[in-house]
Amino acid sequence: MLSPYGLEIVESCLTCKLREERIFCDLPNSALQAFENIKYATAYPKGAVLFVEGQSPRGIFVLCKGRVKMSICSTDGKTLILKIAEPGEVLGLSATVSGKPYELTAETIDPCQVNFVKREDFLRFLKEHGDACFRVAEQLSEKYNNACHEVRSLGLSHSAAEKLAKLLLEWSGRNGEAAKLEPRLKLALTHEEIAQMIGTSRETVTRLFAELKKRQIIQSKGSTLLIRNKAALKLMAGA
Amino acid sequence: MLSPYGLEIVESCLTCKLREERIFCDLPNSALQAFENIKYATAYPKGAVLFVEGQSPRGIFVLCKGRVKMSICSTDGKTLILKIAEPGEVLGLSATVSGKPYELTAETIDPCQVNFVKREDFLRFLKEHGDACFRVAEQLSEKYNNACHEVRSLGLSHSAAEKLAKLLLEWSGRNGEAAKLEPRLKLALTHEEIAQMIGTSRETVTRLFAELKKRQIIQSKGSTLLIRNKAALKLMAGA
DNA sequence: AGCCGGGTGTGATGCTTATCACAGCAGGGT
DNA sequence: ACCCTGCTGTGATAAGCATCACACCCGGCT
Repeated sequence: MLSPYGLEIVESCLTCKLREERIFCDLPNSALQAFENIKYATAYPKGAVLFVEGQSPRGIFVLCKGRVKMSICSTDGKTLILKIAEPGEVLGLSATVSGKPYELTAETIDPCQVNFVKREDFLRFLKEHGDACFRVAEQLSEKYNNACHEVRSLGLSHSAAEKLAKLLLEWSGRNGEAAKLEPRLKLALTHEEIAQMIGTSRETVTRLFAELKKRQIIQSKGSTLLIRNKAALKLMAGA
Repeated sequence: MLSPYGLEIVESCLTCKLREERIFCDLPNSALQAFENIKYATAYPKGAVLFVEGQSPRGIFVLCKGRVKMSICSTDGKTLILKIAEPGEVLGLSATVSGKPYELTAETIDPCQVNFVKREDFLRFLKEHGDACFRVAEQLSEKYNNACHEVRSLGLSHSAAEKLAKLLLEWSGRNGEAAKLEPRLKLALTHEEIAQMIGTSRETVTRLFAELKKRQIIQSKGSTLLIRNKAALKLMAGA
């Protein structure tokens, strides 16, 4: 089946081949069947907004395909990107559980497939399926962990250079794909967005990249970034 | 019964009168009985360290009495206080659920009564009591929410003044006790600690307080702080 | 009394970084 | 070929804050 945005939709969770590698999705059969009955499989184009910070929670969004930008935004328009969510993550989970407003804004940056579940349905589902409830706790722990890292990076860094170095190392570690010594990674974000991830200005990011290139620490062709001196980066990231 | 540190210990959760106001503790009877069997009631003096960031999780600490300082710390000794935990909170929860290292350090700032539960016992307890599991999810949501606020404050503020104003407003709101117009609150922390809460230096905090007093926005006698111009504070906190 | 130690006030200095202001430089559309 | 529009590079300027270096104050101790 083909969706409006050129995505091949995985119609049913029961037959989803990716299920097992995903912390939330890999449920026992009975729970999965119940989940199947309350979820709505949907698709979004790039740039769609799933929910906005401050809205009262309509429900959860299980990300099946594509990436979603999770951000907060100040009254004066400044934006901070907390993370780029990957497939398998459950978005809007904590707000849906607690009933408090969504604390983040979720915006797709790829065409995405998403399973939406209404809040009431989801809460009922959790009451009836203790094992799913535990998965939720795990997901929330993960998110909390993530937020703590963000706090650490924002609160304990002395300079923007330090934060950028941390970010690059994290990315290179994530894409893990061997190349321990000289990892290469796709730069899928603009300088502006990177700035929003580390809480600094676009110009500063540009200048930092320029300096890193001059010092032969990184090297770029097209949108690919090659880390030539991981040790130096680690040093910059603060010992 | 009297504990080593002058605390009157509440021996059993079953008879604890404070239970109902607490998000985690107010469990159905069967779960509570089970919890009772696996918990260890303990007491700590002021300044005790419950766990340290990076340790692998031994279990959870349910705070019954007293306050606990939750912080992270950088390699160069800089400390950031994320929050002061109050009775009813479950500390070390996300690490215990996920199995990843504690992400924070917990240090008592009062004599404290704490119920400790070993990780294996707690996980088993969760598997067997779906309702408790849901409480855990709620607690984690709460914590996540908190962390998001911290991120917002650290990442989206333009100045230390803004962050201090936000903190004071939050405190005055917390202690709620009427006095809408001119809240007064006990300043239980040193300038150093306040600095660590908003990620700035001790001197900056001192200077900011001096300026707030000069501008008649606050006023202090002893350790009591009186907010004389809440509107001005709100303005400083960023619209 | 005197002495300590932890917390608090305050100045001088320099670094980091935001901000403004442009100038190039793609790539896509017509 | 043209013009947009969105991204990237770079300089000048100034604000904000960390840091160092003291002086001061007050409660507790001997």
